[in-house]
Amino acid sequence: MSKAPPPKPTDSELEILHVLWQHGPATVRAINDNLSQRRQAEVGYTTTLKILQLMLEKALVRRDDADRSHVYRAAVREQETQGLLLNKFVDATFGGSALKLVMQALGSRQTSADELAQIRRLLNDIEIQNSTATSDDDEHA
Amino acid sequence: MSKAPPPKPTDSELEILHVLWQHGPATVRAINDNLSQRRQAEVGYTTTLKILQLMLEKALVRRDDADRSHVYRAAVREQETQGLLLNKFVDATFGGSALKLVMQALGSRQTSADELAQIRRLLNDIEIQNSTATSDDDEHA
DNA sequence: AAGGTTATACGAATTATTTCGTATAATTCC
DNA sequence: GGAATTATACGAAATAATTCGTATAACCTT
Repeated sequence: MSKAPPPKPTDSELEILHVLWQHGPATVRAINDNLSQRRQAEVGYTTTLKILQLMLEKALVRRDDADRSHVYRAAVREQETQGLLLNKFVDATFGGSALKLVMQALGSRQTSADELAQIRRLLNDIEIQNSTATSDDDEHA
Repeated sequence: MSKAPPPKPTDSELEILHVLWQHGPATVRAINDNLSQRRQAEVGYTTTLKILQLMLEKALVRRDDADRSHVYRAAVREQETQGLLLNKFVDATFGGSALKLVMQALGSRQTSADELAQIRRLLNDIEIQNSTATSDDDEHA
């Protein structure tokens, strides 16, 4: 038996993770203040606390309870979490086709020339990787 | 007051919409069979029925109840619904940045050369549209 | 026409998420 | 030291989503 991977965060949990990813470890108070700012309405302090406690059980965050005010920090990485959520979303919404997703994302949203250029660069990188990988299947460490 | 737009479908509702988009109007029985196939376990008939009834209230589907076996059909378009879901997802997960989403989608998933080529074509199309649009802001009907 | 089959409607249990109130303990400030 | 403040823990309500059982009506088969 290995440790179960952390589950998919809910919307509220994801919002809190954004705060932690952006600001680093923080107290409930700090997180709650931050949350209240970026929302329309105030968030109850105990609401934030409760969600953090649930996130702790789910191993989405860790906490340092040495001091009276506990300090929480993200226990999952931003990229990995986004990747996990993206996979589920692509499966559920686009039948698993990342292509359809990208087409929809680029097609229906406004995309700046700068962003387009960045994507183009990424495409180049990927194709280079692909060509070097296919000519020699076996990559050492 | 105008008619409220249909709300964001839930996961189960989206699954049913996929069936309807793919196969066209169908009875509860047909939808349920289809659903049961693509899942691990069987789905209870009344479960599917119940969800369809809720979807009807939410105006996600319409139904023809002329015959004893009612026939349901999607009341929302595939592209629009995917776009709606995508917007929410991008906001919640990537802070509104479609670029980050695309980078993540292309970076972390396996993407075939064929798909990459299609995306490249799409980028070209978009840039052409952008250049013709920016030179003359005002587009007649 | 009677009995089996198939349909819809509806109520209700289950689970998850979000929210907050209240109790209680620790800390800080005169 | 005692009062006010600030912290955590915990219970529980409200809402939503999913699931299915049961009642009842319509239909078909013989």
